[in-house]
Amino acid sequence: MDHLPNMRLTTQRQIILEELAKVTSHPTANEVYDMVRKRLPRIGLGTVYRNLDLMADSGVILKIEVGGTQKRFDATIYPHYHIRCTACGKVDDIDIPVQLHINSAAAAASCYEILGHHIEFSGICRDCQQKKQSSVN
Amino acid sequence: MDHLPNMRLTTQRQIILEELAKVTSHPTANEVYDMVRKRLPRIGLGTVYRNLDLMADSGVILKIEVGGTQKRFDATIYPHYHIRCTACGKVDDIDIPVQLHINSAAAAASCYEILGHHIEFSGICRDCQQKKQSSVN
DNA sequence: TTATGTGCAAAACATTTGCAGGAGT
DNA sequence: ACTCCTGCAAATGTTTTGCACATAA
Repeated sequence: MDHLPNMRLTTQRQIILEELAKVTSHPTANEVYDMVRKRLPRIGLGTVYRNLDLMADSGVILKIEVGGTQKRFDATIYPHYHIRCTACGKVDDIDIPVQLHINSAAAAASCYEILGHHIEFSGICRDCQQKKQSSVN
Repeated sequence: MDHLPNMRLTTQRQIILEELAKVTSHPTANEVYDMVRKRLPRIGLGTVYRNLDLMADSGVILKIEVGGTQKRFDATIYPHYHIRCTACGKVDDIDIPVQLHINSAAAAASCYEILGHHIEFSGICRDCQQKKQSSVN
């Protein structure tokens, strides 16, 4: 999962990581691009993709593949789950104590060598609940 | 989740559903297209996409959004989880009795109105384990 | 008959890649 | 110097869409 060998410390890399660490949202590559571009106007989208993938491979950040069409990235790497608003597409962190037992349960129920799991909840976020509420009235 | 109003019973729809129900794999739209095309050579890929989406919206089939670049479809609609081989990309069903409690845990831990959840395990399938094994020897 | 659905091709997106020049070490 | 990295643009892969014709109801 991690091997940060000959990986140079470039300005682009630093700023991408800094900008990602600033937010608690789970931006898409394109959103990271927009954030970074304010400080590095000439950066290319390809560079953003390349570096996000590299950092995810090295375990420095998390690449989360949830519902929706785009991948999302997360500077928080301790184990946690996500919840996604089906109305606005927003992805939030969620801390719930499920964990652990379920990998061995999966190993018992399959012929797979289990590497990990990811839980994605879906629901309606508070903002969208309120919007629904007020549009009814 | 379901409203099958003026939804016509076309040959294309029937055959797409039949072919999807035949397999326990979780084919991508393109794989369904290939399967269906053997019986309906002139069907368009757009039709396959349109109908898979329609059927998923009506709750007749399941659209599963797991890791990887393509969406996958599943004619099995009772609640169950999936496991994905990180080596070959295959997605299998997996039946484990986690379920239920975790939605209320998520509701307690968030401001969301919880609609559901999906668990995706990742691992190495038996075939790929054996390939690894024999390439080492 | 008429609203819905289909085939086809083009468009829209998200992501990856080739390459010539640029920058860390 | 010598790689590795970047910006740019083009290519790729997946999904969606517009439109004229076809078809289930």
